[in-house]
Amino acid sequence: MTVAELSHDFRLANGRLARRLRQEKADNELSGSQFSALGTLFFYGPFTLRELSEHEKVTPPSMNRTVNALVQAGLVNRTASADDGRKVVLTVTEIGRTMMRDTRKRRDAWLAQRIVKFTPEQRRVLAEAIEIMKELTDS
Amino acid sequence: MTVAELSHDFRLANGRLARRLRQEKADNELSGSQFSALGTLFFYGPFTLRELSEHEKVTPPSMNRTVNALVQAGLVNRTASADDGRKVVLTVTEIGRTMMRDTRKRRDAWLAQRIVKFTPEQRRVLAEAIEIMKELTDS
DNA sequence: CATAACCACTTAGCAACGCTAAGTATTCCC
DNA sequence: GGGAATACTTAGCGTTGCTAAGTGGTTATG
Repeated sequence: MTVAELSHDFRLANGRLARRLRQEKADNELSGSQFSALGTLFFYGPFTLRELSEHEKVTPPSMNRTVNALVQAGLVNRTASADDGRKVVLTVTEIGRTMMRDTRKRRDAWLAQRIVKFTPEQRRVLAEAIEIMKELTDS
Repeated sequence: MTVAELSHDFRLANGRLARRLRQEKADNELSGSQFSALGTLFFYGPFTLRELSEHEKVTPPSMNRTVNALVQAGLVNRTASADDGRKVVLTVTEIGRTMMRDTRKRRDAWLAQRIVKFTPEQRRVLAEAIEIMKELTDS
């Protein structure tokens, strides 16, 4: 398989999988972007808006809108930065933490159900692929 | 790494990579969905609307709108099925074929530039990951 | 220290794309 | 022939990308 074919197939496979995963979202659940942002803040936060937008690979205005939804839902706090009045610091609220913990299992269940049936070798491949994907994302 | 962590990380990596790839799209190029649909028809077509929508993991109305854009751009032909008047058959036009061939290299260039620098082992992982992703997508 | 340049966030408005619900045309089946 | 099922289309909504432009805080400079 050539690099060109690999690139092409990988890009399309990634896109289709994203659409497939979207199909599994329950109606009352957070959207993919919202859940991703909340997860980033939960595991690696707190962040300023710009920092979060760079993590999530969207522009600050796009990030701002997603954050607005999370703040309105009471899952995230937006507080002014102490040392720089221009910045805002985003932290996950207690409700947000609870929501994150409760939702994760259910939310990842569709994938987990399938991954648990994989061979150890397949799981190893997947784990390494995640690292490659992160590397690509941050390059 | 547990299955739960693997699932979670993989889902988020998939979403973020999709956003990262979107950032690389040039203004005059086909969108990700359009390019994916055109590619499916090019390599595996012709298909009816429903068949294509199942391939692309979207609903028929969503697919229809994307196909409309491709038809309007002259890249795809929508013709009535001979054996069943309800169905339409979607085929790639000659312009569409040329466009596909010309665009592919440029479009996949961003990924290919990076993949070409990978070790053979990393490329092997990627190729296997693609198979796993397809399996997940179709399950 | 006044002012310009810069930076961070926000607001406003556009386009792409998912979806569901409902409409039309065709085919299938009794 | 007539009702149910199927395939596509239309209409309309919500989310999520984007760019351009506005607001206010900080930094650098004469």
